Amino acid sequence: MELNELEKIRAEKINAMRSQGIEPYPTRSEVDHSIRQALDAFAQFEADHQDEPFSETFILGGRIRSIRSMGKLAFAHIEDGSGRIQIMLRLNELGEEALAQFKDYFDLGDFIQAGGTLMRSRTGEVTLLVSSFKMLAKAVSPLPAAKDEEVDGQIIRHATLSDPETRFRQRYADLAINEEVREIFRVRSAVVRALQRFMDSHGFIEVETPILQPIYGGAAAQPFTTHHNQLHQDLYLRISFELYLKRLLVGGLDRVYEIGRDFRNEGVSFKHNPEFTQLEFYWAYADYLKVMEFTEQMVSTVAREVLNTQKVQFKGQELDLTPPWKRVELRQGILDACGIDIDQYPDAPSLLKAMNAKGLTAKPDSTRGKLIDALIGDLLEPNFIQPTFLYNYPRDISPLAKNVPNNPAVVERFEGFMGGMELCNSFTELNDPLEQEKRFIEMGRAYENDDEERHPMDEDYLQAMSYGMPPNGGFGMGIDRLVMLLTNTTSIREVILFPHLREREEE
RNA sequence: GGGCGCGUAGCUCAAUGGAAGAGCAGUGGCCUUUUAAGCCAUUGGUUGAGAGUUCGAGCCUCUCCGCGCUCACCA
Repeated sequence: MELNELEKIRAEKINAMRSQGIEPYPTRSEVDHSIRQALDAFAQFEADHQDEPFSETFILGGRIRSIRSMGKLAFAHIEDGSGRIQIMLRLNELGEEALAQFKDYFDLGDFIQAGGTLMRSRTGEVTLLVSSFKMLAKAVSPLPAAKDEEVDGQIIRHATLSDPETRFRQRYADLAINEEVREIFRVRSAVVRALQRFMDSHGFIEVETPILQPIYGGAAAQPFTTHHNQLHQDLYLRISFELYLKRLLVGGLDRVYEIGRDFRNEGVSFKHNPEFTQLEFYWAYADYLKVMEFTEQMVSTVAREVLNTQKVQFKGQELDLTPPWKRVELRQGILDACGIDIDQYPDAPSLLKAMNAKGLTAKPDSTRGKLIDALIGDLLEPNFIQPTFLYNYPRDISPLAKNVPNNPAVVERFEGFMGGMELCNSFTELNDPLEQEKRFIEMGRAYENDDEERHPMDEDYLQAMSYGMPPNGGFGMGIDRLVMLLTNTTSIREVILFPHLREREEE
């Protein structure tokens, strides 16, 4: 470990401490209360016994976040996972040697244990009057923290650590410094718990299906590939859970869900990370209309339980998650947005011509479904700010979904949008094995010359369906995006603890 | 992958092609109720890496690395 100048100074302090018989990394601590507990106890005492001194003693532990040191007195703030408190070290209580030790050896970022009683300082802040303290863990590297600056009488507040590269590469430092970042991940954890509670309370069981898969499927995405050495077998990291979860319906598990990681070998953006967390569920005897209602209940319930409100701020706008959400039929939505009635253009060339006439462009050789998908992405998605369900999708981009009755070109599928982002995707699942096989073959033919879009046929999935699959509604939702919406963050990297970054080149 | 922008002290940022700076952090002093503590002094730089143009490059040119935005991609 190469030490810079600041680190060398701290390393020397470690040596100095050891030479005085002080262990900078002791094995045990005697911390007996969290900071929150101490603050609560003091507040309770004050409410009951006004103006009496509080004699109970507390031993608190935490990271030193600020130091204000005077000649015979020093203040500091320490912070643990529960909160922050000011401590006061005074010559009267500690004696010269101990106070000098604090001043000589303790820096910002060190973990300290401090014991004493609680009081209010002259300015009224609840303060631990320290009678004893010890180092719990010396920080060698200073946290990359900055303070604010005063220029021409104007206070300029710098973010403590704002460089995104440093924040994400050294997330531990980002978390240690920025309380609001810790809060995002508390919310994230609470969101996952609330989703599980919601699913459990509706009779679903949580299951785990393979991440390493011999055949990938259930979505249109490029997979990561890997290899099992002993078995001489190529494997893929899953791009969705769908095909395995529906096998479970065949097996008699009527309501299943999984929360876990998907891996897609594709572009990275503010809303795409190569690995991301998804909730998928499959619900026997339900269809996409039931799932639609279930979805708005689920998301609004989660928001209420986690944030105590169903109205969230996102990118300067208020999103109202209260059911029912707006419903837009896909054909009508596109007609309203650009005047094109997709039903009048049954094939790709005619639709493309109509789009070109409106000044809309698309990749050449797109299928009809791809063109419609492009229309959704360009014209509809950015404008779906309030929660909106878009429903009834073209069949050729939805090979696993069931037709709308008496309409072979359209399937029972919806996507949920809000804040201008796609949040979830759902359909009445196709459960006719012969039809499913036809669709796979169609897909294979449509993308015969397109390696990126061609997907392998999953014979075992067809075998499962052949035993009989109950009619069901399926659902998938990006948890990362949901957390973005609930925490008002604009990049998926903000809600993933260790987002993917390019590997740093060694010199 | 394409386009645009950025990379200077531990952190946040300055610096017409002409002597690399500030605030905070650090270090040494003074200071027993501070909280963005204060006052005095002071250390700290391969300006992302490499090459080129120039009498002279943080600044101009090229290559590379990384980050951001954006486009493409993403049933």
